[in-house]
Amino acid sequence: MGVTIKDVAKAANVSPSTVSRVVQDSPRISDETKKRVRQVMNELGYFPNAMAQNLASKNTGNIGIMLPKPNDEEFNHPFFPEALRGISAVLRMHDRDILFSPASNAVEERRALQRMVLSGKVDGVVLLSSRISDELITWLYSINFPFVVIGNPRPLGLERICWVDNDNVEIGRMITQYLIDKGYEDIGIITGDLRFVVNIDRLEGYKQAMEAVGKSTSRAYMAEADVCEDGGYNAMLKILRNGKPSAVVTVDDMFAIGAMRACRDRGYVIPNDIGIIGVNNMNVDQYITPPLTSVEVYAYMLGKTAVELLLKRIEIGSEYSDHVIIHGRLVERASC
Amino acid sequence: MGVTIKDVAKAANVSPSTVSRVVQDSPRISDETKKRVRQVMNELGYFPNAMAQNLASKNTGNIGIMLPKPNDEEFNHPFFPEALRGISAVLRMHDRDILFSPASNAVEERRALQRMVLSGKVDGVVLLSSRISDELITWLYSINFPFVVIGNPRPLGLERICWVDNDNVEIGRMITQYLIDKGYEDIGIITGDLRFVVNIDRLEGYKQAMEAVGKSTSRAYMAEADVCEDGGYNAMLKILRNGKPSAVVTVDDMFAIGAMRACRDRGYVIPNDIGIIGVNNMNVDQYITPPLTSVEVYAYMLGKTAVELLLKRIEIGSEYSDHVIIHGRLVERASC
DNA sequence: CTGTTAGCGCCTTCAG
DNA sequence: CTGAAGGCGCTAACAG
Repeated sequence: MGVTIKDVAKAANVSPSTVSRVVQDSPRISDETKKRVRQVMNELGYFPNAMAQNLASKNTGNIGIMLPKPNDEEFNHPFFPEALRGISAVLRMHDRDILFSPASNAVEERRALQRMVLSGKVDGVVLLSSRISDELITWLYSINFPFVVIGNPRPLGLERICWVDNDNVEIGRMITQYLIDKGYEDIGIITGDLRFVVNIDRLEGYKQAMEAVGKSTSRAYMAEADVCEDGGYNAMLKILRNGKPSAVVTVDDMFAIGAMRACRDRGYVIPNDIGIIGVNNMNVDQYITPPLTSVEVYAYMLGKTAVELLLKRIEIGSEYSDHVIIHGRLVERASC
Repeated sequence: MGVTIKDVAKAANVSPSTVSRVVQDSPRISDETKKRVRQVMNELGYFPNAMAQNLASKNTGNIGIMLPKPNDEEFNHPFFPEALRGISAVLRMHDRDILFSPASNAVEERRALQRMVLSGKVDGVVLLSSRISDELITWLYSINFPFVVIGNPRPLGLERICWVDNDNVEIGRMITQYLIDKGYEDIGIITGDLRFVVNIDRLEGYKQAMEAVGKSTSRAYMAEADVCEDGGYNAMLKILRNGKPSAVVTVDDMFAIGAMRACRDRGYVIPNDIGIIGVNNMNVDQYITPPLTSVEVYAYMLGKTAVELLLKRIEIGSEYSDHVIIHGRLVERASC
């Protein structure tokens, strides 16, 4: 069923090793024989067997990616396809494929990553999120396997790891400051799972901005939830049970959308009664009513930059490491 | 760096083949030695090398997937992540990984698929869209490689191919009929690239419904565009230049959203002046104003069912083929 | 139930 | 510039 290197060799009257060298475009083969061999390869419809190549040469041409909760609703967050686009754009230029292992919880996730790496299916890995003291990061680092994380690998050796992240503290500060500047007084916050660094950071930014102007950050106006519309809805209701903030910072547009619905259900008008601001600049933001003010985080760029670092790390080796910070940009609309 | 099957064999005082059999949990190995060998595997931290396994056994554990335009904005359509979730949910149960090859146009796409398949990186492929007389389908079919398509593989041997699809003619008919029943008179349509079967079918459904009640389907009220918000916007403007339909069928919610914006820009109120209906029941639909009436197509189910068929096809062989039709469900909201 | 013997298809020294 | 030989790590008959 498969035509092998031997068949080509025979048909071209050369040795298998010569064919192998032609495949790799080795400079030690004369252009003439290259041409001839290539000719034969086409005629026979030869395609090198990737598995054999990998077995012999020790690299797979695959980059593994770990999505958070690929089997969960959360996976539908537009951030991921957008980051994937960036990843895929650069991988395309390098003729590499993307491998990903379905998993539905932390345990499976760990097992999946382990299998990918230890069984030699990938040359490197990109992690699309980071938890605080992330187990996966720790492990990959400890075995010295090439990887890059989209997110901050804190508190692990920041200097020795490849990572790309938004300045999430800054983003948290920026959106809070924006509300303060607009004259909002009592500003609450809805944040995601605080085991994820991105949420920790944005919350921290919020606190910094509040403290800077001497505002208190009461727990009554603070809620934590899973990043989805319902999460935002329920979180907002919870806050409203404690009082009525004049504005609410949400660390994600999904939250914002849910929160807006909750406000509406309680009879509040946005932005008059309550101002809402989000992060991620989802496509939807412009179509909802009122259009949602948000922060562009450049997911495409994050993905693109991440693999660029990873590819370098793979090429250069473990002495290489670098990181890139991508700044968010506030997108003003009408929700606050 | 890697502990191999030989190391385990030596340490456990058995032959490599025994270890191999333990790995595969062969029934021909005594529970006792299995236990012992497993013990040793753990102690040594042994992990089978996937490439070597594949090379020897001829299967990779990978399923390839072909997304349309993974490097394009269109890739951000929520349909794909949702279908992917379904795919990944069942693959997870089978310990298989997903491989995907970045490509940004039809040529690269073909090359990518070819490489994937011919170089033996995958055991099967799922195509996430189908064009009329699809080149990829034709090719996969001709080499008898296991694959499944989400979409209708027309006009190729429907009976001998695995596929899963919505009844898109029915969906087209249903939404058009809905508008007719609501009393709309002049009904236009915005459709996507007519090389894709899904668009052909929905358009066909529209025509059928119109003809059934003796309505003409003037070309003036018909527009074709790329499936995205801007496409819908421009298509709507084009239609509006030819007159004012009382309602417009769009084959995708992205279109609908763009069309609504165009209407608003022209001073029309939805649904009073113009009714709009879409397909896909995107999450957004409920948050826009007015909420968009649409059709749930069950992307998750499409993905899930697709791989189920594919897995069977791989297991049973080329004599197996089957297809599943998944019916859409109208979701009434306020846009018409 | 377990071991032996050949490869799977390619890459990579080492010769020439 | 090209060929021969050995091996990557595992599986799969075939013996026993």
